[in-house]
Amino acid sequence: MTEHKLEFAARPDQAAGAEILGFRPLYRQVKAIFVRRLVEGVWAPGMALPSEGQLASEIGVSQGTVRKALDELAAENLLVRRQGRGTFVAEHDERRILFQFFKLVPDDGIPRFPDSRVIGIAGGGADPRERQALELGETEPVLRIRRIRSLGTSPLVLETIVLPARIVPGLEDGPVPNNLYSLFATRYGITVAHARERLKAVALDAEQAGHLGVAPGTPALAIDRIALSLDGSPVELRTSLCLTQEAHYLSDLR
Amino acid sequence: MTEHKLEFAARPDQAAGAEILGFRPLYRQVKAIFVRRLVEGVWAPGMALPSEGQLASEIGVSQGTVRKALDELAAENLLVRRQGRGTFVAEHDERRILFQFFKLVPDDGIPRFPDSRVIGIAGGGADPRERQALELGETEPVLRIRRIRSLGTSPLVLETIVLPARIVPGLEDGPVPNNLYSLFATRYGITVAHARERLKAVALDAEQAGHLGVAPGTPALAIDRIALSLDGSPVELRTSLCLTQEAHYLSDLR
DNA sequence: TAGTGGTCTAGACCACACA
DNA sequence: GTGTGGTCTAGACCACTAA
Repeated sequence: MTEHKLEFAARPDQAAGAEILGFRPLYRQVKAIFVRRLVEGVWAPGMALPSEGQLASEIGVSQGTVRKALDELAAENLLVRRQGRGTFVAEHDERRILFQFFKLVPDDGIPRFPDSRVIGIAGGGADPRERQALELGETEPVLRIRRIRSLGTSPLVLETIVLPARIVPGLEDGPVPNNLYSLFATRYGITVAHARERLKAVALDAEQAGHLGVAPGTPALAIDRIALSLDGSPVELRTSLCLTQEAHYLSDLR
Repeated sequence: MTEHKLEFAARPDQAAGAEILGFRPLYRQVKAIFVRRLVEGVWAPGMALPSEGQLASEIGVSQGTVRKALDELAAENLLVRRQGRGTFVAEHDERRILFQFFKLVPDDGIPRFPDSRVIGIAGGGADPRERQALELGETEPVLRIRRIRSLGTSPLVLETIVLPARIVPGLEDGPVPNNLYSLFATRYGITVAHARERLKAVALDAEQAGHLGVAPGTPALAIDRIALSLDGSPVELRTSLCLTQEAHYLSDLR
């Protein structure tokens, strides 16, 4: 079991050692303990957590404090809570990926998970942009995957995925699954927690257009994604060129 | 003061009348009371709310229940809570708009609020797409505003805004402010609570390209936005054509 | 029926802002 | 100092799930 230490005792009136650090609520410290267990794989995807009461007495805080920590993790999609059943570590199943990470939907409005066909996979050196985005060392190699994704019959997305070779050893030796993030979790113990996407409109060059079966110069949506793991370190740089004649990128502003 | 009625008494063991309705937690009912006050303008933007204790005793629930309702509203950006000061109704000031509703940022990464220049404003009939998106009656008129927005010196966005004429009477008679949502709130009592955007990549036609000072056929990001008010009714249909040579659309996936 | 998360309450104390 | 929101606790009961 992961070792843990609280800056504060369970009861505020027994608090000590707060002079140097800024104030950090107890439930945040408890949350940090839980995050560490997720990072270290002590709690693996799909697993049921101990009940709130068990966690509370184990750590030595009240059930309400544990609850607040678990609620925040559930709000961040790292845990799933189900009344009457328990609290579970979130899985990168298709439904979750579709909802959380796949924003390109057909104009008919029904989200679907796209097929994919790998057209290239190779290791190599990183260019400066990749090195910066993935926080790589000076000569650290990367693995590049190129694939074409389609929602129906015709190609829709030309995808270039760049991964630090260090974190996905042996990936190039086997087939690349459609759902890459699920593989990260099961094979490499890496949880993709969130991602930042930058979108631009571009005109396809001849090579890109050829892969997608359209005329050169066709406008396409260029999506640069940086995916971050649980601990905030970059895991993937993915550039997608999307045809948007029959699909669109959906963004909810709240 | 808004009249309110709770389905359940304050204490669960005094509950009654739950047989027909599904279970609805007390704090959700309290939240609904608060939303009504926001919709009706009893609580206006910038106002300080009564303290948690005052609200609790007024409504007849515990402070914790009031807190949970207020927390949800704060999470939805409808209220702003500040420790030591109080709880306030959110305002559509530039900072909030910039953060919540303006996702186009310069490639240097520093968000700025764009200037805008109106190039056309006129009333008229709605086309079927507008009628459907804005949930308009058969012959209900709309107001169309067209403007050009720029972040630095050169034009960046060509914007077409369609509003139900009914909800913005007299808007065409005065100057159109840069920050439209702030005007909605102050002049018409309408709070834009969230929005849904659909993005596509398109090639600009000659007229569009002319306004933006680029060559026809230049790729641009087309953003269709539907803005929804507090009660979920559509308030605005906005189509933006954005040049993305020196800017990008930022989307955070969590 | 037992066990889980979800709701609600009551009370104490802490961090923060402001006069 | 006074008042506000924020944290933490303890205990009771409710809603849901599964055996």
